[in-house]
Formats: sequence, C-alpha cells, structure tokens
Amino acid sequence: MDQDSPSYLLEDQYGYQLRRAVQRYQGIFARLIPDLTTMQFASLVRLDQSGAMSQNLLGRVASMDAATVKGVVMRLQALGLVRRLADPTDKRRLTVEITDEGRALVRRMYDPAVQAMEVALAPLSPSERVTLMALLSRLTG
Amino acid sequence: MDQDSPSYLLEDQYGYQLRRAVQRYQGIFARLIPDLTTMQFASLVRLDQSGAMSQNLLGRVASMDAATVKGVVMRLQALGLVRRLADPTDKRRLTVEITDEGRALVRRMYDPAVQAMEVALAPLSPSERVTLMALLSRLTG
DNA sequence: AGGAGATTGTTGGTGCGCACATGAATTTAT
DNA sequence: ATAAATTCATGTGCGCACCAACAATCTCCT
Repeated sequence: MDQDSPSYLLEDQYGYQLRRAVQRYQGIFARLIPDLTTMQFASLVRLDQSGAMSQNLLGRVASMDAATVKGVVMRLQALGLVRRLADPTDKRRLTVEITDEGRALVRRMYDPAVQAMEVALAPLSPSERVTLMALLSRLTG
Repeated sequence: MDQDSPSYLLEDQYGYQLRRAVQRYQGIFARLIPDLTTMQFASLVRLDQSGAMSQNLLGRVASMDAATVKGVVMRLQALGLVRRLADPTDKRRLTVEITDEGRALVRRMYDPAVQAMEVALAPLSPSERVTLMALLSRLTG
C-alpha cells in the first residue's frame, strides 16, 4: 500500500501549511482573548476605526461573506457590542454601529491582539517576520 | 468616531493576512478540485501514502481534531472513498482504509492539487515561494 | 490481579465560511 | 418612465474546527 517516496508530499503543500498556521494562530488568540473570536474582533476594529457602516460593507472590509457577516453581527449584538439600525436613505441597508461597551472592549483588546501576533511569530526573527508579512500581503493584495 | 491614524492596523496583523490567504487558497482549490474539500483530499493523501490507520491517528497526521475527523471520514465513506473497519486487537479503534475508488481519485488529483498551489503562489517569484514555505514550516513546526 | 490513568471514539454545542436561492429596494440604461 | 441589472439582507444547507463531557477499552504500575 505504501510508497517508498511519494512524489506528492502534504508537508510541502502551501495549503496544508497555511491551514496549520491558522490553526495555531487561532489557538493563541483564543487563549489570550477568550471573550472574542478573531472575526468578532476584526469586525469591532473596523467599526471602531471607521465608524458605523452597512452590514454588507462591514463584510467586505473585514473579508467576510454576506452570510457569514450576518452571524457575526448577530452574535455581537447579542453580546451588546454592536447595534443594528435601519438606514433612512436606503431601505435595504442595515447600519451596524459599535456600542460604547463594544468600543471599550475592543480598545482593551488591541494590546492583547498584538501580543497574540508576537507569540505566533515568536519562532521567527524580526526580519523574517517582516518578510513573511510582506509575502502574505502580496498574496492577498 | 474615526481616528486619523489608528495605531492598530488590521492589515498589519498576521492573523488577518493569514485568514485572507487561506480564503483565497480554498477558493482556488475548490475551483480546480470541485469533488473534494481540502481536508478530504489531505485525508485521502495520508491513507494512500501511509496505508490504513486508526481514525484518531489519521486526525493527527492530517491536523484534524478528533471531532472533525469523524465528520470528514463519514463523508468520505458516504462517497465510497474510504471504509471503516473494526480493529481486532483493540476494540476502541476504528481502522480507516482507502478504497480502490478513493485511491484512483486521489491519484488523479495530485496534479491539480499542485496546480492549485502554483496558482495561489503565482504572485510570488520562485525564490519568494521557497522563502514563504520555509517560514510557514518554521511556524508550524 | 487490580486499580489509576491514558487513549479512542462519540455526541452536543457554538462559530465561521461559502454556495445557492429569494425578495425587496435601488440604480442604470433604454 | 419603464424594464433590466445590480445591490442588500436573509435563509438554507453543507462542511470544517474546536471545546467539553462521556463511555468503552486498554496500559501500566504497584
């Protein structure tokens, strides 16, 4: 059944290594910031820094599908961290706004979030980290 | 509400870029290999190259949680690509074995899987790709 | 031998993530 | 101004991902 040296090696696959890196990062983030998921945090960051916006736009700026963003926003609303308001100028739109509680929470979490990144990137030297981030940015351009 | 230049930039965050890279890769993979998910493919690769193994071990070598691997294996079984057999020496264990059909399918998909990686890494030069893979490997140890 | 502790697999619950379909509202193009 | 195309939000269905709890089984240690 086995092959002596398979020409296709899972370990050499970009997708496989990417997935493992994400798993590791998410674990670190969850340990440092148990109250929010990475997506909830990213959404709050956008709403804190760019102000209220439509649910759809929030999805785009936080890299979430329209169906996904709905779930994230609903859970954030249940936590009292965002509000959902009707848009008077466009009846299709649903404006999402961060609450004071949400703003206070996300701002307390900026430092831990940076720390999560540092822990995740700890195996790399500073210059390697810069290289990695630059390469990833090129890929997600 | 807005800040002129927030000190915390989502785009500079490792986790955010990683997630975007995974999203992009999964999309490319799904387009090139519509019949299998990345996890189903990874599981079949392991079973093809290392032979039958317990469900639990399969999860470990393919980087899946025990609860996750069950779902993946059940769906592969429903597709007729793997079999689940009782282990005579250990009544807890459930041996997972690839079927002939599964083997034939995964071997047809090695090339498309390599192509998915190449498409995903197309924005980088060959040496940059090597660098990225080396850095990711260091992170996932 | 026998009991503590570990391993294997399962279940239930929560949270992304995407494809597809739908309906309402808005924009555009004729 | 009306029809066509687009946008926004929602719903459903499927698939991963992880946690916590659990029962059955196995190992190891005294």
